[in-house]
Amino acid sequence: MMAIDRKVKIIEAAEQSFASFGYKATTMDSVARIANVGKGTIYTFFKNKEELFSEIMGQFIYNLKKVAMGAIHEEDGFFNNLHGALYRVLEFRKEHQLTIKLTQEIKEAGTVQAQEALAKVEDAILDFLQGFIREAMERGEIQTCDPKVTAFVILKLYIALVFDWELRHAPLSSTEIADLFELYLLNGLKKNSD
Amino acid sequence: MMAIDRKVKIIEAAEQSFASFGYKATTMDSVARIANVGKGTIYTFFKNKEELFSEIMGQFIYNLKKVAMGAIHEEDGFFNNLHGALYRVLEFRKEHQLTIKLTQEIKEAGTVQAQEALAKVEDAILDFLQGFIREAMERGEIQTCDPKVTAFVILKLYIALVFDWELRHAPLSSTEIADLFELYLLNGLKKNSD
DNA sequence: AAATGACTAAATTGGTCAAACGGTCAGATT
DNA sequence: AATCTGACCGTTTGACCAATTTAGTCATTT
Repeated sequence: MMAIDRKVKIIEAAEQSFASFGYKATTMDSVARIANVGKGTIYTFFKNKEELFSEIMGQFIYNLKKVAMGAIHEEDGFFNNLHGALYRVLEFRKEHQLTIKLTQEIKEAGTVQAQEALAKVEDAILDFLQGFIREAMERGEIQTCDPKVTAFVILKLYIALVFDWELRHAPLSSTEIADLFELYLLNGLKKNSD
Repeated sequence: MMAIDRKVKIIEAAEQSFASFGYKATTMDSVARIANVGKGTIYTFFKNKEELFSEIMGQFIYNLKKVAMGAIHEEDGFFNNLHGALYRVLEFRKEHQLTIKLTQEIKEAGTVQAQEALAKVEDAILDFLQGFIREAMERGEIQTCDPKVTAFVILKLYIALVFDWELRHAPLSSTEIADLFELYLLNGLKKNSD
């Protein structure tokens, strides 16, 4: 009873602290203080700081998957679902400080734990995409292709259009991104024989 | 006479040093030593270290453009030329230590001058691509599209397939990259109505 | 039995100072 | 006289160390 309540409090405190200050700047002392528990209590639930962080990242990835799943509607086609799911996933990452802070920390301090954590997030997204592409292929909605490479290419292209483009130009709206995505990846640049 | 010879020697020494050690670790003393001139002599040709670096990068970009131009053959179509030119450009970057060392330096030390230099290289490539795309569009070889965004997308996709993919998977061969590029960007994933 | 916080070894920080740096210029070299 | 040079100058850098902070433990309290 009390034990579970404490664990939840610790997780909530860690979540808040990692999202606000990143991995390195989050201290076990401060997590204990925010959670209103003794520091030793944290170590009854988590082996060490890395495992506590791992728990928070695991929850984040779980929620990310839920968001992606929630954006998919059977009645919509491959492309609309793909765009919808990807856009929500990237929006979710934007809305929640956690990954933004970790990206910042990697740039500023090169924290290895933050790098590994974001790599896992990317892997989860790639994994989700891969399954989605395989299904579409089996339903005959898209051409035969290697789902792994395709997932990789789609994600890279999406990140390029959403984040990288923004670095040096005016941001593209959701509709613009969808249109560009449709043009480049779905229809292709080739002039249709007409 | 002698003056020009000295300038050439300085440029050669700087080229070698920037490519071997990066921007920060290249000292004006060592450039003078390698070039066999007094340090003061460098400052009769270049205002400061940044301008010397700028000269080297300018030459590099000039050679990059020449390589790209040389890969284009009127008789080939848009796609073959695009792939050929891009592949040679990226190969050229791989062969010459300069940009590799600068990329490394950005990651390890975050040197601003190296960042700006590589941004200029990317801009030069984008500029070249943009013109190439505009021509193909005017000849009716590809669909109407914004050449700027298209150049950006093509470069990002290429870098993703050539470099990023290699970070976590077995490298793709030139033919594989060409095939993937053709599939994703030229034909699109959409199943052709047949 | 569960929770705690004082404790310890290890890591990180901030301050210091000698060494190294970019850039100059009076004098040497041609 | 024109060109080239390296000793020199003020500034920046990074190795070093003491002081602080941190992750993780465990004897004690609740």
